[in-house]
Amino acid sequence: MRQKLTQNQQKVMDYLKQQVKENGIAPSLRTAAAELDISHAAVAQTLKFLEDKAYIRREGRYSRTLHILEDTGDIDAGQRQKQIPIIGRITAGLPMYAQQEWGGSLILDAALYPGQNLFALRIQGSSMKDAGILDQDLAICEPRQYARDREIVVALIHHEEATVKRFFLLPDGIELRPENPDFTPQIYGFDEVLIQGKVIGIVRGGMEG
Amino acid sequence: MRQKLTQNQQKVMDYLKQQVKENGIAPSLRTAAAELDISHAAVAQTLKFLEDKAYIRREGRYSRTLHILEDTGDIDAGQRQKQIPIIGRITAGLPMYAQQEWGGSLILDAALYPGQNLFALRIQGSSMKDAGILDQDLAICEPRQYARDREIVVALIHHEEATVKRFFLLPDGIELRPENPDFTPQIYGFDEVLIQGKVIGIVRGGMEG
DNA sequence: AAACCATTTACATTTATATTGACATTTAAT
DNA sequence: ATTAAATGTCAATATAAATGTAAATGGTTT
Repeated sequence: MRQKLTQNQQKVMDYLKQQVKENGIAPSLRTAAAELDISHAAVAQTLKFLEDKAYIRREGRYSRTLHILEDTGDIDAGQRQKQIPIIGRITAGLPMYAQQEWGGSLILDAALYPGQNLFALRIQGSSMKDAGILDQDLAICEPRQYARDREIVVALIHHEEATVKRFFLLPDGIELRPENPDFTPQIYGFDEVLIQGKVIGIVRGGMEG
Repeated sequence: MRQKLTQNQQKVMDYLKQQVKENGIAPSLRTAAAELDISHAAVAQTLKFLEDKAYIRREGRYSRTLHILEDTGDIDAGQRQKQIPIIGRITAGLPMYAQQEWGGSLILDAALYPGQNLFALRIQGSSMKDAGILDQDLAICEPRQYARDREIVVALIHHEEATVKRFFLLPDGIELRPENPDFTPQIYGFDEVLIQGKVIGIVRGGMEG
Protein backbone atom coordinates (compact mmCIF):
# COMPACT_ATOMS: atom_id res chain seq x y z
CA MET A 1 0.00 0.00 0.00
CA ARG A 2 1.33 3.36 -0.99
CA GLN A 3 1.69 6.02 1.60
CA LYS A 4 -0.72 8.86 1.35
CA LEU A 5 0.37 12.29 0.27
CA THR A 6 0.17 15.42 2.30
CA GLN A 7 -1.82 18.33 1.01
CA ASN A 8 1.22 20.06 -0.33
CA GLN A 9 2.60 16.96 -1.95
CA GLN A 10 -0.74 16.35 -3.62
CA LYS A 11 -0.73 19.88 -4.97
CA VAL A 12 2.70 19.44 -6.51
CA MET A 13 1.70 16.04 -7.79
CA ASP A 14 -1.38 17.43 -9.50
CA TYR A 15 0.66 20.21 -11.02
CA LEU A 16 3.20 17.73 -12.33
CA LYS A 17 0.55 15.52 -13.85
CA GLN A 18 -1.03 18.46 -15.58
CA GLN A 19 2.27 19.77 -16.90
CA VAL A 20 3.43 16.42 -18.18
CA LYS A 21 0.10 15.96 -19.85
CA GLU A 22 0.25 19.35 -21.52
CA ASN A 23 3.88 19.56 -22.49
CA GLY A 24 5.00 15.99 -22.43
CA ILE A 25 7.88 16.94 -20.18
CA ALA A 26 8.21 17.99 -16.62
CA PRO A 27 8.84 21.66 -15.97
CA SER A 28 12.16 22.84 -14.61
CA LEU A 29 12.47 23.26 -10.89
CA ARG A 30 12.52 27.01 -11.17
CA THR A 31 9.59 27.15 -13.56
CA ALA A 32 7.58 25.00 -11.26
CA ALA A 33 8.76 27.02 -8.31
CA ALA A 34 7.56 30.22 -9.94
CA GLU A 35 4.15 28.81 -10.76
CA LEU A 36 3.69 27.27 -7.36
CA ASP A 37 5.09 30.37 -5.76
CA ILE A 38 7.77 28.67 -3.70
CA SER A 39 11.52 28.35 -4.05
CA HIS A 40 13.13 25.93 -6.46
CA ALA A 41 14.79 23.97 -3.68
CA ALA A 42 11.44 23.49 -2.03
CA VAL A 43 10.17 21.88 -5.20
CA ALA A 44 13.23 19.65 -5.32
CA GLN A 45 12.58 18.60 -1.76
CA THR A 46 8.98 17.73 -2.44
CA LEU A 47 10.05 15.74 -5.48
CA LYS A 48 12.26 13.75 -3.18
CA PHE A 49 9.32 12.93 -0.98
CA LEU A 50 7.27 11.98 -3.98
CA GLU A 51 10.00 9.69 -5.15
CA ASP A 52 10.34 8.19 -1.70
CA LYS A 53 6.66 7.42 -1.70
CA ALA A 54 6.96 5.93 -5.17
CA TYR A 55 4.66 8.36 -6.91
CA ILE A 56 7.23 9.49 -9.41
CA ARG A 57 10.49 8.16 -10.72
CA ARG A 58 13.31 10.31 -11.95
CA GLU A 59 16.22 9.28 -14.05
CA GLY A 60 19.80 10.33 -14.14
CA ARG A 61 21.44 12.97 -12.13
CA TYR A 62 20.89 16.02 -14.25
CA SER A 63 18.03 15.06 -16.43
CA ARG A 64 14.52 16.31 -16.42
CA THR A 65 12.91 13.08 -17.41
CA LEU A 66 10.34 12.10 -14.89
CA HIS A 67 7.83 9.33 -14.86
CA ILE A 68 4.47 9.42 -13.21
CA LEU A 69 3.98 6.09 -11.53
CA GLU A 70 0.54 4.66 -11.51
CA ASP A 71 -0.66 2.69 -8.59
CA THR A 72 0.45 -0.67 -9.84
CA GLY A 73 1.89 -1.62 -6.45
CA ASP A 74 3.52 -4.98 -6.12
CA ILE A 75 0.57 -6.84 -4.75
CA ASP A 76 2.25 -10.12 -5.43
CA ALA A 77 3.71 -9.78 -1.97
CA GLY A 78 0.85 -11.71 -0.50
CA GLN A 79 1.80 -14.72 -2.51
CA ARG A 80 5.39 -14.54 -1.50
CA GLN A 81 4.86 -14.71 2.19
CA LYS A 82 5.46 -18.02 3.85
CA GLN A 83 4.98 -18.80 7.50
CA ILE A 84 6.98 -21.59 9.06
CA PRO A 85 7.23 -22.85 12.62
CA ILE A 86 10.25 -22.34 14.80
CA ILE A 87 11.28 -25.54 16.50
CA GLY A 88 12.68 -25.32 19.97
CA ARG A 89 13.94 -28.79 20.70
CA ILE A 90 13.76 -31.92 18.70
CA THR A 91 13.13 -34.91 20.85
CA ALA A 92 12.54 -38.45 19.76
CA GLY A 93 11.57 -37.40 16.28
CA LEU A 94 8.76 -35.25 17.49
CA PRO A 95 9.51 -31.61 16.88
CA MET A 96 8.44 -29.32 19.65
CA TYR A 97 7.33 -25.86 18.92
CA ALA A 98 9.19 -23.09 20.61
CA GLN A 99 6.62 -20.92 22.22
CA GLN A 100 9.02 -18.43 23.57
CA GLU A 101 9.55 -17.17 20.06
CA TRP A 102 7.20 -14.89 18.25
CA GLY A 103 4.33 -17.28 18.47
CA GLY A 104 6.78 -19.89 17.39
CA SER A 105 6.69 -18.86 13.78
CA LEU A 106 8.70 -16.98 11.24
CA ILE A 107 7.66 -15.15 8.11
CA LEU A 108 9.96 -15.50 5.15
CA ASP A 109 10.14 -14.98 1.44
CA ALA A 110 8.65 -17.89 -0.43
CA ALA A 111 10.63 -16.88 -3.51
CA LEU A 112 13.85 -17.36 -1.62
CA TYR A 113 12.94 -20.56 0.14
CA PRO A 114 11.08 -22.99 -2.07
CA GLY A 115 9.84 -26.20 -0.61
CA GLN A 116 7.11 -27.33 1.67
CA ASN A 117 6.82 -27.97 5.36
CA LEU A 118 9.95 -26.01 6.08
CA PHE A 119 10.80 -25.28 9.64
CA ALA A 120 13.25 -23.10 11.49
CA LEU A 121 15.64 -24.12 14.19
CA ARG A 122 17.40 -21.78 16.54
CA ILE A 123 21.11 -22.47 16.57
CA GLN A 124 22.76 -23.06 19.94
CA GLY A 125 26.49 -22.61 20.09
CA SER A 126 29.06 -21.78 17.51
CA SER A 127 30.14 -25.16 16.26
CA MET A 128 29.27 -24.17 12.69
CA LYS A 129 30.88 -20.77 12.85
CA ASP A 130 33.06 -21.24 9.78
CA ALA A 131 30.04 -22.09 7.71
CA GLY A 132 28.63 -18.70 8.57
CA ILE A 133 26.17 -20.09 11.10
CA LEU A 134 26.37 -18.34 14.42
CA ASP A 135 24.85 -18.76 17.83
CA GLN A 136 21.19 -17.74 17.92
CA ASP A 137 20.81 -17.80 14.17
CA LEU A 138 17.67 -19.31 12.75
CA ALA A 139 18.43 -22.18 10.43
CA ILE A 140 15.83 -22.67 7.73
CA CYS A 141 15.38 -26.39 7.21
CA GLU A 142 13.73 -28.68 4.79
CA PRO A 143 12.46 -31.91 6.30
CA ARG A 144 14.42 -34.93 5.13
CA GLN A 145 15.05 -38.41 6.42
CA TYR A 146 18.25 -38.84 4.47
CA ALA A 147 21.25 -36.76 3.54
CA ARG A 148 23.81 -36.57 0.84
CA ASP A 149 27.50 -36.28 1.40
CA ARG A 150 28.73 -32.88 2.60
CA GLU A 151 25.31 -31.44 3.16
CA ILE A 152 24.58 -29.46 6.29
CA VAL A 153 21.91 -31.30 8.16
CA VAL A 154 19.84 -31.34 11.31
CA ALA A 155 20.58 -34.60 13.03
CA LEU A 156 19.22 -36.27 16.09
CA ILE A 157 21.86 -38.15 18.03
CA HIS A 158 20.85 -41.02 20.24
CA HIS A 159 17.27 -39.90 19.94
CA GLU A 160 18.05 -37.06 22.23
CA GLU A 161 20.14 -34.23 21.09
CA ALA A 162 19.44 -32.28 17.94
CA THR A 163 22.41 -30.71 16.27
CA VAL A 164 23.38 -29.01 13.05
CA LYS A 165 26.51 -30.35 11.41
CA ARG A 166 28.02 -31.17 8.04
CA PHE A 167 27.24 -34.70 7.00
CA PHE A 168 29.78 -37.21 5.67
CA LEU A 169 28.98 -40.73 4.72
CA LEU A 170 31.68 -43.17 5.74
CA PRO A 171 31.92 -46.83 4.74
CA ASP A 172 30.83 -47.98 8.15
CA GLY A 173 29.19 -45.01 9.74
CA ILE A 174 28.39 -41.37 9.69
CA GLU A 175 30.64 -38.46 10.42
CA LEU A 176 29.13 -35.25 11.69
CA ARG A 177 31.70 -32.55 11.26
CA PRO A 178 31.50 -29.13 12.90
CA GLU A 179 32.90 -26.16 11.02
CA ASN A 180 34.96 -24.72 13.80
CA PRO A 181 38.49 -25.80 14.73
CA ASP A 182 37.58 -25.72 18.41
CA PHE A 183 35.24 -28.65 17.91
CA THR A 184 36.09 -32.13 16.80
CA PRO A 185 34.23 -34.27 14.30
CA GLN A 186 32.25 -37.16 15.70
CA ILE A 187 31.70 -40.51 14.12
CA TYR A 188 28.56 -42.51 14.74
CA GLY A 189 27.06 -45.77 13.70
CA PHE A 190 24.18 -45.73 11.26
CA ASP A 191 21.71 -46.47 14.02
CA GLU A 192 22.87 -43.70 16.27
CA VAL A 193 21.92 -40.84 14.02
CA LEU A 194 18.57 -39.77 12.67
CA ILE A 195 18.54 -37.18 9.96
CA GLN A 196 15.74 -34.72 10.47
CA GLY A 197 16.33 -32.19 7.79
CA LYS A 198 18.65 -30.24 5.60
CA VAL A 199 19.65 -26.66 6.25
CA ILE A 200 18.78 -24.55 3.22
CA GLY A 201 19.18 -21.09 4.64
CA ILE A 202 19.95 -18.80 7.52
CA VAL A 203 18.06 -15.89 9.02
CA ARG A 204 19.79 -13.68 11.50
CA GLY A 205 18.26 -10.71 13.22
CA GLY A 206 18.75 -8.57 16.23
CA MET A 207 22.20 -7.27 15.39
CA GLU A 208 21.37 -4.12 17.30
CA GLY A 209 24.37 -4.14 19.56
CA MET B 1 -6.67 -16.34 27.81
CA ARG B 2 -6.49 -12.67 27.24
CA GLN B 3 -8.32 -10.24 29.38
CA LYS B 4 -11.55 -9.10 27.85
CA LEU B 5 -11.97 -5.65 26.50
CA THR B 6 -14.41 -3.13 27.74
CA GLN B 7 -16.97 -1.73 25.37
CA ASN B 8 -14.92 1.33 24.73
CA GLN B 9 -11.71 -0.55 24.20
CA GLN B 10 -13.48 -2.85 21.76
CA LYS B 11 -14.72 0.14 19.83
CA VAL B 12 -11.24 1.58 19.53
CA MET B 13 -9.87 -1.84 18.66
CA ASP B 14 -12.37 -2.30 15.85
CA TYR B 15 -11.58 1.12 14.54
CA LEU B 16 -7.86 0.39 14.57
CA LYS B 17 -8.30 -2.91 12.78
CA GLN B 18 -10.31 -1.27 10.08
CA GLN B 19 -7.85 1.58 9.64
CA VAL B 20 -4.81 -0.64 9.54
CA LYS B 21 -6.50 -2.83 6.99
CA GLU B 22 -7.44 0.12 4.82
CA ASN B 23 -4.33 2.20 5.04
CA GLY B 24 -1.71 -0.22 6.15
CA ILE B 25 -0.78 2.14 8.92
CA ALA B 26 -2.40 3.24 12.11
CA PRO B 27 -3.94 6.70 12.15
CA SER B 28 -2.42 9.44 14.23
CA LEU B 29 -3.76 9.95 17.71
CA ARG B 30 -5.51 13.12 16.72
CA THR B 31 -6.99 11.71 13.56
CA ALA B 32 -8.34 8.79 15.50
CA ALA B 33 -9.54 11.15 18.19
CA ALA B 34 -11.47 13.20 15.68
CA GLU B 35 -13.13 10.19 14.14
CA LEU B 36 -13.99 8.64 17.46
CA ASP B 37 -15.03 12.02 18.75
CA ILE B 38 -12.87 11.99 21.86
CA SER B 39 -9.65 13.74 22.78
CA HIS B 40 -6.30 12.55 21.53
CA ALA B 41 -5.04 11.85 25.02
CA ALA B 42 -8.00 9.59 25.62
CA VAL B 43 -6.99 7.59 22.59
CA ALA B 44 -3.43 7.39 23.85
CA GLN B 45 -4.68 6.15 27.17
CA THR B 46 -6.84 3.49 25.61
CA LEU B 47 -3.92 2.41 23.45
CA LYS B 48 -1.93 1.89 26.60
CA PHE B 49 -4.63 -0.35 27.97
CA LEU B 50 -4.78 -2.25 24.74
CA GLU B 51 -1.05 -2.70 24.80
CA ASP B 52 -1.17 -3.85 28.43
CA LYS B 53 -3.74 -6.41 27.50
CA ALA B 54 -1.62 -7.52 24.57
CA TYR B 55 -4.09 -6.66 21.86
CA ILE B 56 -1.71 -4.39 20.05
CA ARG B 57 1.99 -3.77 20.01
CA ARG B 58 3.65 -0.48 19.27
CA GLU B 59 7.16 0.28 18.20
CA GLY B 60 9.49 3.05 19.08
CA ARG B 61 8.79 6.14 21.04
CA TYR B 62 7.57 8.45 18.36
CA SER B 63 6.62 6.09 15.63
CA ARG B 64 3.18 5.37 14.42
CA THR B 65 3.79 1.75 13.61
CA LEU B 66 1.36 -0.47 15.40
CA HIS B 67 0.67 -4.15 15.13
CA ILE B 68 -2.60 -5.91 15.68
CA LEU B 69 -2.02 -8.99 17.78
CA GLU B 70 -3.93 -12.21 17.50
CA ASP B 71 -5.42 -14.10 20.42
CA THR B 72 -2.23 -16.05 20.81
CA GLY B 73 -0.20 -12.92 21.25
CA ASP B 74 1.26 -13.18 17.78
CA ILE B 75 1.38 -10.33 15.41
CA ASP B 76 -1.21 -10.92 12.76
CA ALA B 77 0.56 -12.61 9.89
CA GLY B 78 -0.64 -10.02 7.47
CA GLN B 79 1.05 -7.33 9.49
CA ARG B 80 4.23 -9.25 9.99
CA GLN B 81 5.38 -9.27 6.42
CA LYS B 82 7.58 -6.47 5.33
CA GLN B 83 8.77 -5.88 1.81
CA ILE B 84 12.09 -4.18 1.33
CA PRO B 85 14.06 -3.41 -1.81
CA ILE B 86 17.26 -5.16 -2.68
CA ILE B 87 19.75 -2.54 -3.73
CA GLY B 88 21.86 -3.67 -6.61
CA ARG B 89 24.68 -1.24 -6.72
CA ILE B 90 25.66 1.76 -4.71
CA THR B 91 27.16 4.27 -7.04
CA ALA B 92 28.84 7.62 -6.81
CA GLY B 93 27.30 8.89 -3.65
CA LEU B 94 23.79 8.93 -4.93
CA PRO B 95 21.43 8.87 -2.02
CA MET B 96 19.68 5.63 -1.32
CA TYR B 97 16.37 6.37 -2.86
CA ALA B 98 17.94 7.13 -6.18
CA GLN B 99 19.58 3.77 -6.45
CA GLN B 100 16.55 1.72 -6.64
CA GLU B 101 17.70 -0.13 -9.67
CA TRP B 102 15.57 -3.05 -8.80
CA GLY B 103 17.60 -5.99 -7.78
CA GLY B 104 14.20 -7.13 -6.67
CA SER B 105 12.61 -7.14 -3.32
CA LEU B 106 12.62 -9.29 -0.27
CA ILE B 107 9.87 -10.30 2.10
CA LEU B 108 10.88 -10.56 5.71
CA ASP B 109 9.47 -10.86 9.17
CA ALA B 110 8.58 -7.48 10.58
CA ALA B 111 8.73 -8.89 14.09
CA LEU B 112 12.34 -9.82 13.58
CA TYR B 113 13.41 -6.66 11.82
CA PRO B 114 11.89 -3.56 13.31
CA GLY B 115 12.57 -0.23 11.74
CA GLN B 116 11.51 1.68 8.69
CA ASN B 117 12.90 2.04 5.22
CA LEU B 118 15.10 -0.99 5.56
CA PHE B 119 16.90 -2.24 2.51
CA ALA B 120 18.86 -5.29 1.56
CA LEU B 121 22.29 -5.48 0.02
CA ARG B 122 23.78 -8.49 -1.63
CA ILE B 123 27.20 -9.27 -0.22
CA GLN B 124 30.07 -9.65 -2.63
CA GLY B 125 33.12 -11.47 -1.40
CA SER B 126 34.02 -13.02 1.89
CA SER B 127 35.76 -10.24 3.75
CA MET B 128 33.28 -10.53 6.61
CA LYS B 129 33.42 -14.28 6.79
CA ASP B 130 34.27 -14.46 10.49
CA ALA B 131 31.26 -12.35 11.33
CA GLY B 132 29.09 -14.98 9.73
CA ILE B 133 28.52 -12.97 6.58
CA LEU B 134 29.27 -14.92 3.45
CA ASP B 135 29.42 -14.23 -0.24
CA GLN B 136 25.96 -13.77 -1.79
CA ASP B 137 24.28 -13.28 1.55
CA LEU B 138 21.65 -10.59 1.81
CA ALA B 139 22.51 -8.02 4.44
CA ILE B 140 19.48 -6.38 5.99
CA CYS B 141 20.32 -2.75 6.56
CA GLU B 142 18.88 0.20 8.32
CA PRO B 143 19.60 3.54 6.69
CA ARG B 144 21.99 5.62 8.77
CA GLN B 145 24.34 8.49 8.11
CA TYR B 146 26.47 7.82 11.15
CA ALA B 147 27.83 4.85 12.99
CA ARG B 148 28.92 3.93 16.44
CA ASP B 149 32.11 2.16 17.32
CA ARG B 150 32.28 -1.52 16.42
CA GLU B 151 29.08 -1.58 14.45
CA ILE B 152 28.92 -3.37 11.15
CA VAL B 153 28.08 -0.79 8.55
CA VAL B 154 27.57 -0.21 4.87
CA ALA B 155 30.12 2.38 3.84
CA LEU B 156 30.80 4.19 0.65
CA ILE B 157 34.49 4.78 0.06
CA HIS B 158 35.59 7.67 -2.13
CA HIS B 159 32.04 7.99 -3.36
CA GLU B 160 32.55 4.90 -5.38
CA GLU B 161 32.87 1.59 -3.72
CA ALA B 162 30.31 0.24 -1.30
CA THR B 163 31.50 -2.21 1.27
CA VAL B 164 30.31 -3.86 4.45
CA LYS B 165 32.84 -3.67 7.26
CA ARG B 166 33.14 -3.25 10.98
CA PHE B 167 33.42 0.39 11.92
CA PHE B 168 35.99 1.82 14.31
CA LEU B 169 36.30 5.46 15.17
CA LEU B 170 39.92 6.59 15.48
CA PRO B 171 41.16 9.93 16.80
CA ASP B 172 42.00 11.15 13.33
CA GLY B 173 40.06 8.94 11.00
CA ILE B 174 37.98 5.87 10.44
CA GLU B 175 39.03 2.27 10.40
CA LEU B 176 37.03 -0.21 8.38
CA ARG B 177 38.00 -3.65 9.55
CA PRO B 178 37.15 -6.82 7.69
CA GLU B 179 36.48 -9.96 9.69
CA ASN B 180 38.70 -12.28 7.79
CA PRO B 181 42.44 -12.70 8.35
CA ASP B 182 43.02 -12.74 4.59
CA PHE B 183 42.01 -9.10 4.41
CA THR B 184 43.64 -6.13 6.05
CA PRO B 185 41.91 -3.28 7.84
CA GLN B 186 41.90 0.03 6.04
CA ILE B 187 42.14 3.46 7.55
CA TYR B 188 40.50 6.46 5.97
CA GLY B 189 40.07 10.13 6.62
CA PHE B 190 36.71 11.38 7.75
CA ASP B 191 35.97 12.77 4.34
CA GLU B 192 36.74 9.61 2.47
CA VAL B 193 34.00 7.50 3.96
CA LEU B 194 30.26 7.89 3.81
CA ILE B 195 28.18 5.73 6.08
CA GLN B 196 25.08 4.52 4.31
CA GLY B 197 23.58 2.17 6.79
CA LYS B 198 23.95 -0.31 9.57
CA VAL B 199 23.68 -4.03 9.09
CA ILE B 200 21.01 -5.40 11.40
CA GLY B 201 20.57 -8.86 10.00
CA ILE B 202 21.44 -11.50 7.47
CA VAL B 203 19.31 -13.61 5.18
CA ARG B 204 20.90 -16.51 3.37
CA GLY B 205 19.11 -18.75 0.95
CA GLY B 206 19.93 -21.15 -1.78
CA MET B 207 22.03 -23.59 0.21
CA GLU B 208 20.77 -26.26 -2.12
CA GLY B 209 24.05 -27.69 -3.20
C1' DA C 1 -11.62 1.91 46.34
C1' DA C 2 -10.07 0.64 41.94
C1' DA C 3 -10.29 0.58 37.18
C1' DC C 4 -11.71 3.05 33.38
C1' DC C 5 -12.79 7.11 30.52
C1' DA C 6 -12.10 11.63 29.39
C1' DT C 7 -10.41 16.52 29.17
C1' DT C 8 -7.07 20.25 29.06
C1' DT C 9 -2.63 21.83 28.92
C1' DA C 10 2.15 21.75 28.17
C1' DC C 11 6.05 19.77 26.12
C1' DA C 12 9.48 17.12 23.05
C1' DT C 13 10.22 15.07 18.83
C1' DT C 14 9.61 14.32 14.15
C1' DT C 15 8.26 15.51 9.64
C1' DA C 16 7.25 18.64 6.15
C1' DT C 17 8.00 22.89 4.15
C1' DA C 18 10.64 26.73 2.76
C1' DT C 19 14.62 29.98 2.00
C1' DT C 20 19.14 31.33 0.48
C1' DG C 21 23.29 30.78 -1.59
C1' DA C 22 26.89 28.26 -3.65
C1' DC C 23 28.09 24.77 -6.83
C1' DA C 24 28.27 21.30 -10.86
C1' DT C 25 26.34 19.85 -15.03
C1' DT C 26 23.90 20.26 -19.14
C1' DT C 27 22.28 22.79 -23.03
C1' DA C 28 22.35 26.15 -26.38
C1' DA C 29 24.38 29.95 -28.53
C1' DT C 30 28.44 32.02 -30.25
C1' DA D 1 35.93 25.21 -28.45
C1' DT D 2 34.21 28.79 -25.54
C1' DT D 3 30.84 30.99 -23.26
C1' DA D 4 26.46 32.01 -21.13
C1' DA D 5 22.16 30.63 -19.59
C1' DA D 6 19.35 27.24 -17.66
C1' DT D 7 19.06 23.73 -14.68
C1' DG D 8 19.56 20.19 -10.89
C1' DT D 9 21.99 19.48 -6.52
C1' DC D 10 23.53 20.31 -1.99
C1' DA D 11 24.21 22.35 2.61
C1' DA D 12 22.88 25.05 6.26
C1' DT D 13 19.23 26.98 8.39
C1' DA D 14 14.66 28.24 9.84
C1' DT D 15 9.81 27.73 10.61
C1' DA D 16 5.43 25.55 10.89
C1' DA D 17 2.64 21.65 11.40
C1' DA D 18 1.74 17.15 12.98
C1' DT D 19 2.37 13.95 16.32
C1' DG D 20 3.31 11.16 20.66
C1' DT D 21 3.99 11.82 25.63
C1' DA D 22 3.18 13.31 30.22
C1' DA D 23 0.87 15.44 34.15
C1' DA D 24 -2.92 17.08 36.59
C1' DT D 25 -7.67 16.65 37.09
C1' DG D 26 -12.26 14.93 37.47
C1' DG D 27 -16.16 11.96 36.14
C1' DT D 28 -18.04 7.25 35.59
C1' DT D 29 -18.43 2.46 36.15
C1' DT D 30 -17.72 -1.75 38.68
